[in-house]
Amino acid sequence: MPQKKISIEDVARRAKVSITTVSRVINNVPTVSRKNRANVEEAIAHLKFKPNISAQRLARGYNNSIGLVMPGYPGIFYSFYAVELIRGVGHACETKRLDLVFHITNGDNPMNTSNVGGIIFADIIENRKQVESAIAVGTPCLIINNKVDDLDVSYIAVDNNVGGRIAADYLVSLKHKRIATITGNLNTQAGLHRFEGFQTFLQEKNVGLPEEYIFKGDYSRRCARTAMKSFLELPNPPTAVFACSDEMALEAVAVILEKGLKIPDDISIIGFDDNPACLFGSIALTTVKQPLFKMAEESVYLLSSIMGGKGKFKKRIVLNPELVVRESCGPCRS
Amino acid sequence: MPQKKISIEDVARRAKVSITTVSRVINNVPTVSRKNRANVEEAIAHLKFKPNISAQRLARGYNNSIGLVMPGYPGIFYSFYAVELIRGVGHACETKRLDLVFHITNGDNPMNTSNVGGIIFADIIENRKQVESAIAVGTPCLIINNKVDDLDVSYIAVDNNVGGRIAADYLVSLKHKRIATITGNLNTQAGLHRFEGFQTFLQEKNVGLPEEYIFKGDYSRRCARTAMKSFLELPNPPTAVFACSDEMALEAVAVILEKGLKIPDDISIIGFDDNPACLFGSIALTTVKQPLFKMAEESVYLLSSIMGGKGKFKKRIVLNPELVVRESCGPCRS
DNA sequence: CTGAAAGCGCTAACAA
DNA sequence: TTGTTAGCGCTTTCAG
Repeated sequence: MPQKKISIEDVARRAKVSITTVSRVINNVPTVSRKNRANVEEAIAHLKFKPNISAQRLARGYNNSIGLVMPGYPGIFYSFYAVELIRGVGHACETKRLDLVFHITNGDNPMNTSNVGGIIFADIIENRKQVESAIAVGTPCLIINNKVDDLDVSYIAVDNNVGGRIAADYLVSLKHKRIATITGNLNTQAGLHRFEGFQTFLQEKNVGLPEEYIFKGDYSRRCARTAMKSFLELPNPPTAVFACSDEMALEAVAVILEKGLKIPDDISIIGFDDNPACLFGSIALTTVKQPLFKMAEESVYLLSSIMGGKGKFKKRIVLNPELVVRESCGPCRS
Repeated sequence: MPQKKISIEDVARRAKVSITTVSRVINNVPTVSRKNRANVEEAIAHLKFKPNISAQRLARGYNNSIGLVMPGYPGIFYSFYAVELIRGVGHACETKRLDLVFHITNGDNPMNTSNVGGIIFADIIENRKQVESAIAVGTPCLIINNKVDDLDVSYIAVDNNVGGRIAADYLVSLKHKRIATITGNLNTQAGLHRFEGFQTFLQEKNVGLPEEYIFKGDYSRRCARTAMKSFLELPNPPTAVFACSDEMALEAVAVILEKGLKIPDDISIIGFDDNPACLFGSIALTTVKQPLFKMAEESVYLLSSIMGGKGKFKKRIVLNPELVVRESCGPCRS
């Protein structure tokens, strides 16, 4: 418990004013004489005084920190998704000068929801209870990337259904008839919606999606490899594949190239995310871009406005993904 | 400023005891009668009471939160390095039940060093000043991945010099004579040391390292591509390449394969990091493993002990990297 | 085993 | 423009 203890009082003494005046300059209250302000500032600098945030928070009665709770399942951190969220939230907190309290949890050891001014839940896989508890104690909160309509809570999400449709649409416009997909984790809202959108669009266009063209994946490279191999061994292999994440797409690309096939001549492939890692490698990947970073940033601004607002209001935002055409898809040749 | 206000007093009233007793049960002080404890616990549960951390911290005079300061240069988040640090620190904080306050900064907008119990600096690129200021106010701090011997501060780092030597040693043991390297950012301690270790070892073994075999990179895939292409265009191309990060190694692999060459038959390649992404793809990468996650975890334990310890003590730990042999290196054939 | 009371460092009326 | 004075919610002596 080191921590020196230069308090507002020490500053006041040195500047020969009351602590109130010191508090005023700390908080940029204009009604302080030029002279006093200068003295106080000198004292602060001289003593290297930093206000004690705990005391400030206690006295002010509110808290300018926000919690970011992320599901703790293994592998979460290797996903582009998680990294983008952290980046976005982190960046927005910097500009908003909010403290970011970072919390990884699998459901046990929940975050103490009353020690932050607000909470952002990055998806909710196993921690619905925490959300409920946050709502119960009245802490403003918001959910990223999961449309939770049965709880009285704000959220900001991407329309994954539309994302799936975009992929299907593009492939169909290229005249592909034999289209396969490697899905994401279907227990996930995002994974499920992407698949549903994809499937529905194909149905609408009367393009079949037989069982053997559907591989239920989990976003891992391993499953993508298995999936792509099995597709290639089919008597009638697909001419196009929609992988529900760029990472899986990349692995699929590797498998295809290993077999000596050409992309996009022999087979087209489209990913999902717009992971910058996919700009490099042999083939620049065509993909469906998710505004992850933006979504994360927005979540902070939104939460911050909720925290500042008087009444508790609720807001729900759904962002649209968009197609990014690069080199990995071409017209159907067979 | 919503936030309900169920305080210790409400609990005390309901449990018909004093706030002191409530405080005792919150803090697991044993001297509370069975009955009172039960009552208090009931009241806490019923009222959904959560202690106000700001008040606790203020009263206790110390702070069980630690700050993680990361440099904010662009691209930092796309590095395996940064992600591993966040993972490790995050995980350790979970188990230690410390609050993690996450702070990204380029040097402006420094973290208020006196609002956390301790600080971990992830590398120090542009924020030496912050470290000095933390030391000045007496906040315990520790630096990850940078041996800072001219400041009175603890650190935990990887011996990158040894890492470079390991790579060189392995390649030499495979009888390679024409060995090239794509360095990391040489303005970085890690990048510089890896290169130096590599170069020195080669010298010791009398293996030449001509200028054209040294490409000064920056950890980006782009530079790795440029580097590898230039190596391949040399009249006397190298038979082995040491890339100072797995990501660069991966890009180099891609370039080699695109040229129709074989790995490791035509050319061997060794990376640095042990990024799991490199287990997949066409060739499993041989690499030098850095204990990043472990280092990050350890940093928390170490800092935590410093925070708990009476006197300010200092500790410096250097971890060794190790060779991970997979498929991308083979004996020299020419 | 329990409670009264004195702060922790700061903010925010309220007076002056 | 300035200072006095209550608290904010909790911990912690110190008496009982």
